[in-house]
Amino acid sequence: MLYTVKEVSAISHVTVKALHHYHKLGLLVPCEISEAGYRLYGAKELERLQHILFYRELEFPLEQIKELLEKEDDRLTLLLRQEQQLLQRKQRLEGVIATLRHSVTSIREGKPMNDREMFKGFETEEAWNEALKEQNQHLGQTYGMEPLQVEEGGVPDMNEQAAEAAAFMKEMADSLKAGIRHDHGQLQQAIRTHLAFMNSHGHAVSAADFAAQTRFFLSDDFHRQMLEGQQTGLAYYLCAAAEALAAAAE
Amino acid sequence: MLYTVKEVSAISHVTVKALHHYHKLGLLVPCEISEAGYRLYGAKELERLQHILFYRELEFPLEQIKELLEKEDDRLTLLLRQEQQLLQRKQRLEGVIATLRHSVTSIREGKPMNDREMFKGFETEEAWNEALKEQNQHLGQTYGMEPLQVEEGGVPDMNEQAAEAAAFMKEMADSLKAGIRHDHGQLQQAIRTHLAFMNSHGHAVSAADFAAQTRFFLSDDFHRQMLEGQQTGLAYYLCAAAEALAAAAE
DNA sequence: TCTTGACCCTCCTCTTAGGTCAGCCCTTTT
DNA sequence: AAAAGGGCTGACCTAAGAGGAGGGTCAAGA
Repeated sequence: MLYTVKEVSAISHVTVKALHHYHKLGLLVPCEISEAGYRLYGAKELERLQHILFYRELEFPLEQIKELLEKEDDRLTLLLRQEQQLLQRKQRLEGVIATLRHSVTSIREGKPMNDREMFKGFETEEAWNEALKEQNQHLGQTYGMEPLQVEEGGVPDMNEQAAEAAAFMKEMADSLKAGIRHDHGQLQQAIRTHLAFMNSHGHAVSAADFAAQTRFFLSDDFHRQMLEGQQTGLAYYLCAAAEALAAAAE
Repeated sequence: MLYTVKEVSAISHVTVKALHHYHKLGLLVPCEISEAGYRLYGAKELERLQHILFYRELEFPLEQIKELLEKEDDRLTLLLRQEQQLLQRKQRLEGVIATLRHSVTSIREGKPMNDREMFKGFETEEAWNEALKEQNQHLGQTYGMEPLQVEEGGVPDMNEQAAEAAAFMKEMADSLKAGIRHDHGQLQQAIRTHLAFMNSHGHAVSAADFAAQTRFFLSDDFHRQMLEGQQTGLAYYLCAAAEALAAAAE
């Protein structure tokens, strides 16, 4: 008994288009093509389709399903890897849902949802490590003796600065982890951008000032530990980079 | 202070490409375009970008983010809806992960993973109910009213199906004797597994189809007596259970 | 002033897993 | 013989950008 696309579709609840698609990908090839060009599937193909659907349900990409069906050696490996990925996604989803709930209650209570709340949700996520969280609170002190005092611009401006500082630090940490030289142009540019931002927010910080500040961080336990807590070596990397910039700017 | 795309990218960790994209969508429009056509963003745009990123992290599609930022009336509605969607996705993910685990242990123990196991994972999912409904009504007529009859497919296949059907019926009979409610989750799951098995063997049976079939059994002497011969009340119990499933699936 | 390198622009194609026509061919039924 | 209901290919569409080609712009050093 051979089945046409429509029939296979009805049996398996896969659309005709999907069958075409699987054929084109070589994932499910009809056992026979009629004279008129019709796709005809047999029992073996139906069985294969069931397996495809099984893996599809596990959210495997079609290309990987092909591999899974072809060579069953890696099957276990792939399954385990997939499990890890799905677990990560689940973790992430849970974090996002928590944030969402928070936002909902905030709105319900009439709070307009300010930026600090907005970014609370990111703490659990990869983009904003826990390390960043504390830093966000202390970064104001990090930059100058009293930059947290908002002279003008108001609260939103302050939050913007905290966000920028956090983002900057993350970039530095990432560069460090990526093995980028402390005097690499890209990194130097990042610092310049950061300084420009600071300057645009009422904090006059020259390259030399910044270098002095980072040297201070090395000797100050609180600041150093904060930076090192985020990424081992970050305090030193930052200082080297700042000094390189100051030397170049000088 | 105005920022170029690169600078905004560095501050916000959004790629330049994404900024282009947001511009094209009208989601984030630069406050100024330089003479040379450069995009220039101000503080207000940076702030808006933060909000965009917030919602993006919540997995809102960009189009909806636009609405969210434009009119804050529906904000709560949209947040709640989004929460529901994410919760569903989480549920689904959990089911899939469980299935995955099951497959992994099956393979570890050397079992070749048979179809029944394969489809256990699908029981909880909506995919297995919704789409089937209408199409199968039609199919019941098209492919005969009695999918239990093996038209062809070979003897081993037939034996397997007969074995599965017998096992299923025994489980139903046992449940009946054990006093398990017809709408108990465990029982419903057993039926779903059975249907999944049927489907994997070329017999399209939706929950509604199955319910119709069991009703038919009640009126057909041959079938009813067969069931009642196995266990008194089984035909009725089966019908009640099937109808409960169909109602739930609907 | 010229060149170099880092930016910037637009436009094009590519990705997943198919969905949705449009236009034409095949099979079955009336 | 014609109508209905398949089937086929092929082109274009989706979300959220990534990657690259080809070309313009800006600042710095020689």
